[in-house]
Amino acid sequence: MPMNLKQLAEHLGLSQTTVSRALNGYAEVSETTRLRVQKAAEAGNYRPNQRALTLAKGKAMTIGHVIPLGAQSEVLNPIFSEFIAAAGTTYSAHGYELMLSTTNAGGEDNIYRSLAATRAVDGVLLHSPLRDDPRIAVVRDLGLPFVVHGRALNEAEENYCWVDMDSENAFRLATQLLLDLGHRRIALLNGIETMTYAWLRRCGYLDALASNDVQADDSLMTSAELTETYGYKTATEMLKRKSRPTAFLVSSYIVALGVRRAISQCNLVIGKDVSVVIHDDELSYFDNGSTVPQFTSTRSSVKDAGHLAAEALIKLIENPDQKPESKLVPTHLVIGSSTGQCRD
Amino acid sequence: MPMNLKQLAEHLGLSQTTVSRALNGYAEVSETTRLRVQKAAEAGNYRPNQRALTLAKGKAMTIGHVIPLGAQSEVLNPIFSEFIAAAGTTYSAHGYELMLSTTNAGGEDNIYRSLAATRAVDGVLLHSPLRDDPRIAVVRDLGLPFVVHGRALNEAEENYCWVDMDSENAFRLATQLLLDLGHRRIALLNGIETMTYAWLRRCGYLDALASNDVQADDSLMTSAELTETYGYKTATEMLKRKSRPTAFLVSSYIVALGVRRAISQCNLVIGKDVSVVIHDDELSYFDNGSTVPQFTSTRSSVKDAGHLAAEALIKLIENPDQKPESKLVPTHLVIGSSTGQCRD
DNA sequence: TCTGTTATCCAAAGCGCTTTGGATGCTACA
DNA sequence: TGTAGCATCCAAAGCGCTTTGGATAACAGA
Repeated sequence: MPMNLKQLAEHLGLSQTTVSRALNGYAEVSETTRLRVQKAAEAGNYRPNQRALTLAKGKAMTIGHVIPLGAQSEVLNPIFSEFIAAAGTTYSAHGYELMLSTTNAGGEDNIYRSLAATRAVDGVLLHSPLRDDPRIAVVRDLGLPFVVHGRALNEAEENYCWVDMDSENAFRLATQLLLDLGHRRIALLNGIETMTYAWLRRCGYLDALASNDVQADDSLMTSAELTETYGYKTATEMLKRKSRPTAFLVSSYIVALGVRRAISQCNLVIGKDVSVVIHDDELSYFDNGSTVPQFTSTRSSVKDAGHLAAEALIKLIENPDQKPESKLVPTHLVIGSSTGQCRD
Repeated sequence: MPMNLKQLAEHLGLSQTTVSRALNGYAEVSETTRLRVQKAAEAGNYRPNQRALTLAKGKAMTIGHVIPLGAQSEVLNPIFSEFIAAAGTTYSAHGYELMLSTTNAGGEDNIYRSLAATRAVDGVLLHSPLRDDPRIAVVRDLGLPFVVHGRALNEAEENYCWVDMDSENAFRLATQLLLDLGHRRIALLNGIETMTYAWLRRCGYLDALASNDVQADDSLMTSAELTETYGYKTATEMLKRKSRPTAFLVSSYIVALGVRRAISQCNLVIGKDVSVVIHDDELSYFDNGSTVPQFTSTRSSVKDAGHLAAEALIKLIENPDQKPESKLVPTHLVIGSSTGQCRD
């Protein structure tokens, strides 16, 4: 039962107009009145009703995130929470709220349609784009401002706003590093390659191999959901081969933990007998170490991406006809203790 | 530019009242009219404006989740995303939206106050309660319906609504299992013990030791943020001792990965030389294996908790004077390959 | 023929805010 | 004295919906 504008106005013996203007910093109010109003508002703990305010202003002051469950993958992307936390912080700094929707496989279109029709949000942020992603066309047709975290390859990059890390170059550099250390049989443990980021990583990997005249070996490239078990099983199998890989390029920290388990179970030493390079999203609960990283890695902060994407979306919302300000976040290679000269 | 009720009504040559009633299933409308209205609504892709609707109804149809960042801990709790995804699914099944707010250390009170004053939400869900948690008193005083995921020990359990797993019994059983296997030096790698769940786990552990006349050893009990590094460092140090622990009771899967690294680095075999029991939140991206679990564990599904908590909160919102329907979710012990008879 | 029901529909108020388009009183200037 | 200009304030409309309290017509019963 917080008080409303009408009550506050009556209490002050003023009109709603004047009270509203006083609180919103308009000039048509004398400074003495403004002060009196502000005092009373504070004392009465008055805050404008969100829904009335947004109705009157015609803006929801809310941004939507839709997470598909059990769709492409049963696994809830572990970077969601970190990304969303960062984006959310930026939203509230600008007065926006964050609305989270979940949906089943394929239900995304309906959610976006519903968000647009009910005017529940001013814009949306798209997660985990596929190489061939239908969502972008959907939200564009709905006239809903949007930013993509990542890229889709079925749309021209300049035609929509995205924030992505440079996956391709990251894995090109990582592969080059391993090649420079003398490695030739380099395994790639990738994410699911219908997703753009995984596809681009593979491209970077293949590109580096090609530039160095190293033949790519299909039996060294796998792709699956990023779990510890995936890393363990895959690495175990590969290490049993006659000509086993001397290095692993791994798409996430958690998968690398499985790879490391496999390596030590084979009585091999990581960083000596076998090298490992990972991609490190710098998730707060996956601590790769800061001074001496466990794993040599290509680093890119998901948190930073979250902030950037949120900023971009807000700009787009508040300035609809501006050009999309996409951002390719650079990734940098950080040398840890998991890589070394090839001993083969 | 979706159409609104007025336009739809004009288009149909009906009043807004009739159209509204037709769409909302009231009896005062002839079936023929209702059908005509529904057809037109569908064709025109009409959906009531969320903000106008909630303003008129006096209900936000929204539930708030507040996640504190960099407060007690820098680490974003990895179970958030899974819990929120589950809760969100339940919300939308009941027509509610999920609003996510982030805040800095200590800013939570203000967020709750603001949510209540602006009538932005109909209720809130509290995460990660501390043993001595001030938030419950805050939201109760605000008159905001709420459910806690977990419990606080400074409030009588029957005085508020919570959904929690039985941490104490889980760790009591796990400890008993290890004791039954002959282990006496059982290390506890716990979470931060200002949080209730961690505290209760410790209680269960101590209780089992006491019941079996085993002296608790302070040097075997640690508590920290749940990272792989924490597990590795702690276990490494403990395994170097003259009388090293023969078993580890570990609060999370990710920490256990670090423990396992330490064990294998000492050339010990997990499940033979050293036993490990973990708590398994059944997070989708931490795959402990279903047929043959890697780790013996106390299991409790965070997803289930999310659904239950959401159901409870909605009931509370829609039926304000009902008694809180708290739920203690049982945890069960699942034997994996990480435990065995003590060999000392 | 008149009244009471029932089935349909509608005008208008209300939700709590912003914003448009004045109204009022005072000072200043000719 | 008359009027232009300025500083303050307010009544009322509007945002898009629900809901209250009738209105109207058709029909049946007396």
